[in-house]
Amino acid sequence: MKKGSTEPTLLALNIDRLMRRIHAELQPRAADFDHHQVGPLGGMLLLTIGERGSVDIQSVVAALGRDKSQISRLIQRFERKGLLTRETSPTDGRVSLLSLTKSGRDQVESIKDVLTVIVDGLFNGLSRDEKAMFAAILERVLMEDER
Amino acid sequence: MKKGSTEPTLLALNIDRLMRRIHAELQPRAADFDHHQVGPLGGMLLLTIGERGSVDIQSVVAALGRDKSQISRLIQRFERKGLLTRETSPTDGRVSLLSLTKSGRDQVESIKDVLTVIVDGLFNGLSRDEKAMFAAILERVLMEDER
DNA sequence: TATTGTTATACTCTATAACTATA
DNA sequence: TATAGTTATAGAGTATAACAATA
Repeated sequence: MKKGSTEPTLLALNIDRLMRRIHAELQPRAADFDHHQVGPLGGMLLLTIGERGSVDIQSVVAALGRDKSQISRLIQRFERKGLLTRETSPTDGRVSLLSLTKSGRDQVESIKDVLTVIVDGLFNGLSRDEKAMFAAILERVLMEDER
Repeated sequence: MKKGSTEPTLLALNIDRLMRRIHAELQPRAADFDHHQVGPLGGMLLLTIGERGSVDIQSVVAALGRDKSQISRLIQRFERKGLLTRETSPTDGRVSLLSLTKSGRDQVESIKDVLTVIVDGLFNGLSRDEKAMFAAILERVLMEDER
């Protein structure tokens, strides 16, 4: 396989470009699946909560890499929209635990369906092994950086 | 090597997370290198112009995957700041050709220095081959999608 | 004292559409 | 008629700091 340039600046630009490709394909289809006007970040927030069942806000904030104030406001908006509920943790009164409602889970499913088509399309030219390798390296970089 | 999950939704979330890690490390150091207050997108714009020498706006817009109106305004701001110049193409009066000034090139160098440290740090745990493979797959995905 | 989450604020980024000018 | 780039505008995303409540 031809080797790619590991020049760090180009690598950073290319990671951004890939993310933008995904957004650029999601955007025009928003009317079809974004029934609650959650937006791109909101979608990722719901996806992240859905992945984990019942989570505290701090974990979601860490997973998304955004500021807690930003996530806090999104959560309030989504609570008002009936996409999620929260309850105070029984063991720590400072902590709110989030769960998706039926409506929230439905929204997550619509997003996943569209995202699957888009991502599969983008990675179409890769073999199964190459996809697995790319995904594995990505996971390792993220995990190692967490420590 | 352990295989990564190729579940498309997780892949998309992870690509976003990686981009956010880079931004999160750049942000607090902005005062040290962002002397002209160009911001993250502005930095990528300058990097993209620097990569190519003399470019028309449309190429830059395509490379960054943003809307042309957004890039148009940034370019005007940077022209006023003396970071770049533009001249009308001799062969097509509609086209503006962009070039960095000395000040713009210096700004690009500062950004590259910081970005190199951050990206190298993130990919630290990978072997040279793994880095090259990751970069190559990324380039292929972006290229194949262009057609 | 430290941590969880909220509020306020200022700024940057994004999408859309309507526009001017050149081709 | 089509393309390159601009302007206007509304909305979404971001960082920071100061804050209240709980630990």
